Amino acid sequence: MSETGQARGKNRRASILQAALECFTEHGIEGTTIEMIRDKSGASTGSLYHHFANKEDIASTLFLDGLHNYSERLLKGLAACSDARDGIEMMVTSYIDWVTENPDWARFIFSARGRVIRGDAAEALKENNRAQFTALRDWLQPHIEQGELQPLPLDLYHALVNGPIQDYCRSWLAGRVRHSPRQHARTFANAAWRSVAA
Amino acid sequence: MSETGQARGKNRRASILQAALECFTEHGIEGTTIEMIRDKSGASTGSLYHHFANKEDIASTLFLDGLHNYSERLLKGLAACSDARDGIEMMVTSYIDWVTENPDWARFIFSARGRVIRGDAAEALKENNRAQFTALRDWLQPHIEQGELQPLPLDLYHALVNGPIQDYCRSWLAGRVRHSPRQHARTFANAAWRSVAA
DNA sequence: ATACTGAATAGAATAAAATTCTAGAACGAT
DNA sequence: ATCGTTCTAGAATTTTATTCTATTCAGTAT
Repeated sequence: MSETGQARGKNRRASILQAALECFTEHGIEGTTIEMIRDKSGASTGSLYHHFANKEDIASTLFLDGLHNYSERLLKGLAACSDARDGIEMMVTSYIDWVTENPDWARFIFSARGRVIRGDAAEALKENNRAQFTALRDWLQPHIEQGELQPLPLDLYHALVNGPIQDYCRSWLAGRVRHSPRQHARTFANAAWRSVAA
Repeated sequence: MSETGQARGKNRRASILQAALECFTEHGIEGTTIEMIRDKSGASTGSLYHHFANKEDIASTLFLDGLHNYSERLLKGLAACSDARDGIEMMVTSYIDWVTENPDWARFIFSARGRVIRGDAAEALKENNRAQFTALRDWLQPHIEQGELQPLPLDLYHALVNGPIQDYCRSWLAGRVRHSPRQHARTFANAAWRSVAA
């Protein structure tokens, strides 16, 4: 997993992010020192601080990149669903897909949100939330008006649809449950639908 | 909110925990320094390190105390419910009650889990999880056999019942949604029941 | 090819924070 | 009153994050 030490420029930056994620996965954010990232990435202290303002900057970059990566998949998938039930179930399955394909990244995102909320990237995070909220609303609205979905406050939709699978994935990533969320995809998709269907 | 500075012994210990929670709430765990806790609690460095091994120890004490406090309420409430639907709904409402009565504590617990999992208190946390899992299983089993609840793997019950309200509370504590979870108690209780009812 | 420019790197120096250590003060039991 | 223990104080040390200065590198115009 370690690095060659001969990266430069863009590569260097990417290798720092990669090394940081590995360190965070292994030791947690708290437990990761700049020195560890420095050594694993093969960068020098100076190079590291040239590419990133500080440790928090590394963490929030990783966090926001992950969020965007997931958002993109979700919104793309959603746009392809005109049927209400398909859309709701797709929210669940695209979540499962992303998490199982990027377990370390997902674990990191779960643990870093609190930090990012306070840090300098807070505004960027809010912006991402706003965008996702808007897209979600635009998709849901017609189905609610059509009477296919319950007329609930929009804030509740995320909780009802994603809450369960999110909780399960969290447990899975922490090693508290054995089975991959994939194995329960149908169960969660059905439950989500039952929770919000009119 | 600050302290007198004349606490001693047990009181000192309690005032350190109290001060730490206030600091964590205001600045996050990361952003809180030992000095801040020292000053707000009125303790000296030595006194602080006499009562706790280190910052992590303070955090995990606060974390486990909170968990026990909540567990106690949940298990007591559950024991009082013989009806399946009452029990499931009680899981949701006792969660809402605890979070709305202890918002700072709850916010802290959300943000600290990742840390505690790695730290020295990891075993104590697992033990708490085991105990809660067992109690939950003992309560659910008869109702499942009775055919009142779906025969799902037990791991899914927590996700399906508590996932949504947990997600909503997280958002509420982070200031992302306006309405108190209390206002949606019925909605969440109903959704929980629909998700697991046979 | 040569010299110039800004990005990138290196590692030492500094600052900030956490933790340890040593000496005493307060307390309770005898 | 004295002894042992718990608790407190604050200075000293260690660890970690960050800044600073000098140097190298890659591309580009001459």
